[in-house]
Amino acid sequence: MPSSTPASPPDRDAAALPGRQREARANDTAILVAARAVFAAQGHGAAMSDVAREAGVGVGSVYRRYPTKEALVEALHTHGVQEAARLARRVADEVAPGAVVRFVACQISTATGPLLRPTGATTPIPPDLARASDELHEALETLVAQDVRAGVVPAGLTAADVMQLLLHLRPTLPLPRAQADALHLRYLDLVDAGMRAQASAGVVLEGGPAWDEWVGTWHD
Amino acid sequence: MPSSTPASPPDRDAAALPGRQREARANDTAILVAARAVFAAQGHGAAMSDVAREAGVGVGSVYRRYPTKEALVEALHTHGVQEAARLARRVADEVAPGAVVRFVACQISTATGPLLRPTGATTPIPPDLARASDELHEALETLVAQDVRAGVVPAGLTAADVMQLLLHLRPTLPLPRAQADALHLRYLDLVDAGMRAQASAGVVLEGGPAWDEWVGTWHD
DNA sequence: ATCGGAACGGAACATCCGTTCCGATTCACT
DNA sequence: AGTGAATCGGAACGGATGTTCCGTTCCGAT
Repeated sequence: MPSSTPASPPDRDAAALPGRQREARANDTAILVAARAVFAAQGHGAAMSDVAREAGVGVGSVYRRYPTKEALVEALHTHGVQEAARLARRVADEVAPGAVVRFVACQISTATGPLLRPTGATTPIPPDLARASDELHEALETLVAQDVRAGVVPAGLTAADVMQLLLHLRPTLPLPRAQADALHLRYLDLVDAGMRAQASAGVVLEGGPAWDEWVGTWHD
Repeated sequence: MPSSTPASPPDRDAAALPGRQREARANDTAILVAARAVFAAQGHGAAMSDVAREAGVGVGSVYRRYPTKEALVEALHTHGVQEAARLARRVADEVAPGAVVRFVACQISTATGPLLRPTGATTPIPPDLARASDELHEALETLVAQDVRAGVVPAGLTAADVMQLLLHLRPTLPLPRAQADALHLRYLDLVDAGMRAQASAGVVLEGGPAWDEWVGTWHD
């Protein structure tokens, strides 16, 4: 019995686990991957049975991991925010002008479908998500501060503005991926030009959205 | 009997119609208005019974006008495109620099909720919509041409780009209307600055989206 | 005043989907 | 091998929602 490790959340690497639990763990990630794909393709309205089929398991197995559909969506959401936070941190570490735009561009070409939470999800924000959100927030602040100093984005730009940008540049059209990406990059160029213009004109933005508005209020 | 006028689509003004049909017509617009309000508030997932209740009629009456929910949504969509076309035409007639941004700004503060078609609506595009779309297209081209001449938007900008802009500036957050509008205007400023910068830098955009991509491919 | 039919409202129906439940299956341990 | 517990898959349940159907209401013509 694994009473030696008191880690209540079973530790990361599932490589070596008592036989049966490995399968469970494998199923777990399979479900996550499948859910991401299905929800990306069909939106959050997709049926749980579709997710189960895509993952090659029964619906029962899905519900064993995630007590409800909303929980599954939320897990996906948290995961997405964590990834975004990692990316932001990495870009911030490069310390080069244009970090904001670079982050957004990367995020666009990376993020698979909607990592957002459906409206009306009034569930209290789970700790994991809150933590990931904080990390993302901090990393974005760094990013923005760097670019403000570099003079490529106007002062007063907030981390929430960047999220807004990201939301707007999310695939919203049933277009082939490549085409959608091209559109978004074209659009991002525009915004980049705008931010640089405002920055060099000495514009100071005001009344930007607050970060707190963003946590847990996304939808698709 | 009204056999004198062969107009198969009963003419516009419903003011004077044989008694009972007036009520029908009144109900018809009531349904449209109600549907717009309900769908705007709850998204296209709202129940038909809600629309009926909001309109103060029974579900049966809704289904008499619109054989299916999709038909109702489509009617709304067509209506929205028609309004957008009218607005675009009006702005174009003013012939003043900044027409594109002005159009988008107006459209943002005007358009109530989603006037877009749900994904996967594979129904053939109805003639009304096709016509409205053509009118919108033409008006936007005029708008863009004016602004390109005025040097406030870069050459190569297409009518479809403007639609893209519009789509991005659509309310996507469950924020109070005023707040959302403020955000969008802030964002529009950015894009405006970007377009002006690109224009005066002599940038010529390429590979813009084609208009045809846009007709009938919107969703919410 | 009476009649016919157009329009109405809402109960009833069918379907879809989230969720629950349970018998079958599989693995660890003896 | 045999046993038991954990896990699995999917049928069954319940609620919500799109759609149909029909008895009722109301207006205009006779």
